[in-house]
Amino acid sequence: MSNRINIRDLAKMLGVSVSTVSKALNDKSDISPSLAKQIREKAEELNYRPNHIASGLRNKKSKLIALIIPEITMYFFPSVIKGIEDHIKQFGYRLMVFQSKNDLSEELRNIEICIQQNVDGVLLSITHPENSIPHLEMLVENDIPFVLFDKGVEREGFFEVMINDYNVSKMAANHLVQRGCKRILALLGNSEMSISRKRAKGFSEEMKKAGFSNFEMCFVKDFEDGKLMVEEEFKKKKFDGLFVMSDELLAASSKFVYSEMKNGVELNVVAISDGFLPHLFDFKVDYFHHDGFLLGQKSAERMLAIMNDENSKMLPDFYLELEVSLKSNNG
Amino acid sequence: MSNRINIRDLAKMLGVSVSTVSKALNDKSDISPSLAKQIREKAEELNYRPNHIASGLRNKKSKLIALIIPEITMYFFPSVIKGIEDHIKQFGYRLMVFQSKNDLSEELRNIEICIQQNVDGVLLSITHPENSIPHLEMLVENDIPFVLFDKGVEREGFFEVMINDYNVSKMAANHLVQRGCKRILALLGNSEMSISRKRAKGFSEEMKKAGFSNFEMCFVKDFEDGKLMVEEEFKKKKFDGLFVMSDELLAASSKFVYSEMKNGVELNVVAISDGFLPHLFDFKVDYFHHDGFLLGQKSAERMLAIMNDENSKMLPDFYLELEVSLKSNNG
DNA sequence: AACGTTTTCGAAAACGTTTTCGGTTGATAA
DNA sequence: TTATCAACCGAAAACGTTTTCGAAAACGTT
Repeated sequence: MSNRINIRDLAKMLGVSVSTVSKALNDKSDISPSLAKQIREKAEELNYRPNHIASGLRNKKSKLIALIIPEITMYFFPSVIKGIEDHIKQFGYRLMVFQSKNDLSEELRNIEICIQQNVDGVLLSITHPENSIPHLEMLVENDIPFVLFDKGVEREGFFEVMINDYNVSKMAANHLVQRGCKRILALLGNSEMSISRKRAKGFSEEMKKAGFSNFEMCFVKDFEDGKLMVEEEFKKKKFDGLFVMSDELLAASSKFVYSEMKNGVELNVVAISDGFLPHLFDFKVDYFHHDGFLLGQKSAERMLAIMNDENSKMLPDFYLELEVSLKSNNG
Repeated sequence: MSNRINIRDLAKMLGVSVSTVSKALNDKSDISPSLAKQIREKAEELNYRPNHIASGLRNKKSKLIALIIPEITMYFFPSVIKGIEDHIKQFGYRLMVFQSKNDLSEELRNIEICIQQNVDGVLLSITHPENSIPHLEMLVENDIPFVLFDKGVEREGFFEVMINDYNVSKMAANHLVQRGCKRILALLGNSEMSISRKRAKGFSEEMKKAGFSNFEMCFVKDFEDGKLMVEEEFKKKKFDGLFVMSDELLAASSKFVYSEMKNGVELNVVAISDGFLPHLFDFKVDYFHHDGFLLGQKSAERMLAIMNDENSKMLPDFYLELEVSLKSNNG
């Protein structure tokens, strides 16, 4: 089977030329309304489906958007992807997903695939900002627009969509101080990631500004490391305030928080979170809502804007800052 | 910029024909080793990257695999996607992701996009088995191989990869009985989904077989509905055993389980789970490990096997059953 | 030297579109 | 009647590959 019908078949059947069919199907003004109607009806009747690969080759547009992320974890990325796919679909774009596993060569490979695949744009979340610059320059050399989301780079001229890591961490620090905590632990992600450093910076600077010195900052490599470190830190000192910079770290510390609670410890927990995980826990979590869906949607929106503005330098700004608000699981 | 070099440019520079370059780059035996080497070196030097769209048009292979799922939730799907992407990447395939939002017309639309995009294969998880059959037949008409994963259809001749829902539910039922439960509640997903019905069937049949009649089965529409229903059911009767058929329902019932525990209630919880969520909870959860990563990987593996076997009817079987094992979070 | 065989290469068609450009038609105005 | 001008349609090139087929060259055998 698979008698996939093409534009030439249609033309032959209707006794017109392929160009006429093409124009009719694409609503070009060139074709008389009555003939155009005939052609469209025949196409509908025979279940004609245009071949995206062929049209992509012809007009150098693939209608593909690539998403490159370190890893598809259960934290955060599901809602980001949902936001992206939701948005771009409206405009006829499709989504390709790549994981680079915190591996630079894998990241490079993914970008090369994107180039070969002629994607129209790339949405990127990278973990090694400095080392990734060459990869990004490959994209600009190939005229492929991209936006960095969630995690940025310290460099002008790249489009970025993210929260203000620095400010949000300050707010978190301030929040714990306001709640009367005396001994505070901040749990931060891998110190090689600039996002961790930015959040650490905001946190510690706010602490100093508040004249608060009784706090520790702890960078952890991953989930498992986080689990261990919380416990170790608490062995050294009994904290009454905990800041975790992500859902993953919130999850990592949860087991320990439960055990502390059983020992009657009062612990103030504040997180930066997508907003769902906190509701699974049986202890109170205040969190700054870092909305993954919104992030995905806004990043996609920005992406399409860049792609459509021939001269994207005309766009309002390179950096789009997402708002965050303080919420609570009311645990 | 964007002086993307193509095979014709290479040919011109080297003073050979495009066919020669093409063959050299694809290791055809047609070209003398020395010339082939020259060509490859020049290609490398000038950073030549083959255009996938063009080659896709020529040989009618897109090297794209599509994944169509109801919705990218934090439960289960992240690990499934990871498993798929991990596997297909090794063989040069790329992944496109579509959500159909439990909407049949959206599902149809996604399938049409796949056809237009000439994807080489489709991985599908569908919620409305009966109503989806026409969509699936569209795929067979267009000669696009597909495999159904996680959720199947009651029909012969489609490739499926999943766990044995019926048996696993029986095991879950048996488990609760063995643990000495006297009043058992089973929380099941949307009753329109055949997966819910299959799991319900296994559960209730095993109950009857064990001569156990003091149990309720409760189908819930979604997460929020699940939260409400658990509470309502417990108002009617004090259960001491709870079966939840998915991570989502486990999450939905968690809040209530905590509150029961505080009232001193002893509750045996058994779930079908991807294996991570249980470890976030502070109560004991036994679970039958439904490994999402493995599911994704095996589905992808099967997909590639079908695509490569010209005559896929030669494959060992249509139905691939994944093993599950009983584990516990040791809460 | 003549012939057969193998190796190596290139011309051209093909994949299914879109778009440019020119030609034909019919109507309108002079 | 003729010139003008839209409106409408088609031929052909182009996008960047791969593959088929035939030609030419190189080699070996008598």
